[in-house]
Amino acid sequence: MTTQQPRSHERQHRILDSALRIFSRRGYHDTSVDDIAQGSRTSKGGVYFHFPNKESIFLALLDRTASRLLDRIGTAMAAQDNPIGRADAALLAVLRTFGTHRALARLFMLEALGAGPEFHRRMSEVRGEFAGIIQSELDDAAQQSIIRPLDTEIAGRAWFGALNEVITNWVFTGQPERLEDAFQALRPLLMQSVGLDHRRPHSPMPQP
Amino acid sequence: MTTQQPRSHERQHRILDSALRIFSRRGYHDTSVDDIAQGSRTSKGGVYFHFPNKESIFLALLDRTASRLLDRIGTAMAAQDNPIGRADAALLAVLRTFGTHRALARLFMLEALGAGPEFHRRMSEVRGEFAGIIQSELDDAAQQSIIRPLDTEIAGRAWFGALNEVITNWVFTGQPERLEDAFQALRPLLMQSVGLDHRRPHSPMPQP
Amino acid sequence: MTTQQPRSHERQHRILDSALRIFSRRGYHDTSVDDIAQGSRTSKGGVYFHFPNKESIFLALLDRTASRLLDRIGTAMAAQDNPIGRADAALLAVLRTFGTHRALARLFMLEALGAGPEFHRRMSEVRGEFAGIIQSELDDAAQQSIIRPLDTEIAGRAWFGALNEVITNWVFTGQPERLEDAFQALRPLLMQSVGLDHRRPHSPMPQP
Amino acid sequence: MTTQQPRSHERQHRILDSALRIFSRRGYHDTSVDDIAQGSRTSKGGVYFHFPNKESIFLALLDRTASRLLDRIGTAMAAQDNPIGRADAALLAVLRTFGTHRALARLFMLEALGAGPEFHRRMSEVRGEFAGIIQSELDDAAQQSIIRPLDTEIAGRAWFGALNEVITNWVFTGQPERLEDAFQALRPLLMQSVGLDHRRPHSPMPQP
DNA sequence: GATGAATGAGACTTCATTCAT
DNA sequence: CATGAATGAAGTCTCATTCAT
Repeated sequence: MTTQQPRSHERQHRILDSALRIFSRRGYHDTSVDDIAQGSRTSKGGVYFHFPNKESIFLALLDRTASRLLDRIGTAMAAQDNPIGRADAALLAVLRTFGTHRALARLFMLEALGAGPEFHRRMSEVRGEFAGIIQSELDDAAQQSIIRPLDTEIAGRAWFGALNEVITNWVFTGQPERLEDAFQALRPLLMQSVGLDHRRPHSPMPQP
Repeated sequence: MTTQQPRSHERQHRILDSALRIFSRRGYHDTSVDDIAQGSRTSKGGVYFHFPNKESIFLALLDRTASRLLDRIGTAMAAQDNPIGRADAALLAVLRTFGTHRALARLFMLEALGAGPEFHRRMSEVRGEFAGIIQSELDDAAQQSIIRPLDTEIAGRAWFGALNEVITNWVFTGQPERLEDAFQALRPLLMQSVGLDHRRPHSPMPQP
Repeated sequence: MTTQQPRSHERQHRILDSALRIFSRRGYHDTSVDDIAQGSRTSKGGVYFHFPNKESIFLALLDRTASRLLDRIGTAMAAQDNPIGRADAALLAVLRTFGTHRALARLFMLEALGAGPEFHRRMSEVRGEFAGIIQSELDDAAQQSIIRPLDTEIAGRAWFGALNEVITNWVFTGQPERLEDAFQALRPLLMQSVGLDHRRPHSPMPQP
Repeated sequence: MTTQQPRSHERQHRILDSALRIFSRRGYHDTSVDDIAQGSRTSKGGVYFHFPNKESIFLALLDRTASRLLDRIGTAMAAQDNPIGRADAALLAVLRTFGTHRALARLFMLEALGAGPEFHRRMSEVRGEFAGIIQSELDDAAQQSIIRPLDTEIAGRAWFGALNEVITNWVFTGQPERLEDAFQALRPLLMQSVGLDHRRPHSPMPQP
């Protein structure tokens, strides 16, 4: 009894790991359930025992990744004591996570959009959630008069979009070598965009 | 012979129009060649007479759209006499074009990614091209001392990314009603991000 | 144009013929669409071009058979000038048709019931139709005072059921050698059941 | 050990009851072993401990039902002192049994045929057995000169067929409300079919 | 040139059966 | 004895592509 739970979970994890690997390499449609099964040392039926269909595997993967990412972001933000520092930390957390997990980045940035209309709603939510985190911190910053009032919704989306593009480009081209390096150039732009002088630390830089 | 060229072209256009309509509505994989044929009052065989395969239809669509977009951008930029004005005009041209052709936006922002890895390379190029336009203007602006020196490659990508996200969100949610309205909020952010005071016209900074 | 219609129809017929052969031999569920395709010198896709799914093939077969049978019954009945003669002729027509087409009999008597709940409704209709024909003639006979009044609905079903069982048994066992022979024994029973003296021809025996 | 026998039997019964319920509702092929297992508060493995395979469950059900039915028929017949009365009692017993167990009727009349060719042999036997019972009584009746000599095999089948059709129709349509009511109309037909006046009790005919 | 019937590889999914725990 | 995870064969159906007419 106690041994079967871990067993079952382990198999599920193996399937998801295999799915991540293959989905991110070949895309949603060019990946067959058979491929996933073989990649997780299971049979097709085994996969279908744990997941009702192919779509649910992809969604599970998306959810798993999103929640892990949100966890990391949360942790990174918790170590900061001001809104700008927190927004800053969030960006860096995303960059670092994807920077060390390119397959994850590929899944999120490319394949999740391409997986077809049924995934669009979900991805729209996810994107909104991330943009919302930044928006929320910018709202706080404005309220505390750290920055001037502005349309924080657009700002949140713009920040997220800028980050997104940098990551996507890295996924495509592999440039820059270390994704995190892009932060050095991107950070001042974002700070200035909301009227902050990036040379004077309004917030301590997050220590790596 | 001379009469058939236009005929043939007209047929091609009908096919591409039909393809755009259906691809953007249902995505690449959920669109069958039969659907496209029926939508263009032709037969499957007719489609295959004009295009060697399904993939090439999608690529032709992408190319046609990209070049039209670049044309508009070029025209809009030509009317400006300074780099920042040109970059500005480019952004607005993109927003306006997609704002009046949501299907096109959807195709570019979402479905082009979903069409599979073989399209990723092409999309990477397209994205780079757009980001490159902005980068180029920012380079000019820096050279003319309108803005302080900065990493214009990242800046170009960041601007493009911000724009991209705003458009994508509009495709997903339909917000804001008029896509162009987003520009009012986005523009100051982008300007400030490169150190420009968005309230004053963009002329060379007074040298200290 | 004129040649394609026959072509298409011919292929459809080949598919139905193949389907009849295999369905009646192996039953609905043990017959795969691939089997039918091979049996009609076509490909699986070819079958699916003409029929939307497996079920529709079976239904088409049922309909084709039912209407042919009804045609023969109609013709046989038309040659008679009194209700009992017509009922008589109907029974014989059924017996003769199935007697020379055992596969058809098998399909109707066994497989159509076994093909699953979705076919039950249809078969219920078909059975009702046949029983109804007899009922209708018995009604006429009663009205013309050829027979005494009785519950013709039950009588119709009883006649049909008796016939049905004789045929089904023949399908199972091959007894009697010539199915039509069973009519010699069955006929007096049915006639007497509605109060007719079978030895005095109330109606001319249908001539073969 | 001695306690497990009843246990084991109880489990078997639960499985068969569950199987009857689901088979009769959804048909043989649309019922999965998992369904049966869940319906009998067991696991799939539990079912396979008691039955070697799905087919055997169905056969066991058929056998159980057939023998119960034959028991009832036997009991009903034993209370009669003449062949016609016995045949009469047999018919009524069948009608009553199925009339109060529609699931059983459905299983026997419809699903048993749909279970595939392998069940046809068995069903052929069962049908023959029932028809044989009637035939046997008719033989006796003829021997005792209660009825005139006739082809009792066909007569047996005809009676069985008529009964069968009435039941099947009831299974399909639910008409008549009380299956037993059909007997009032059917009985005279069957009696007259073998030359009996259904209004007078069945005693040996006066010899001329 | 156009048509649409035909092909056939391959996708997803189901489920009877087995077997380690 | 019971459980339920795992297997894998088989089935239905789709669709890009070809080609005879």
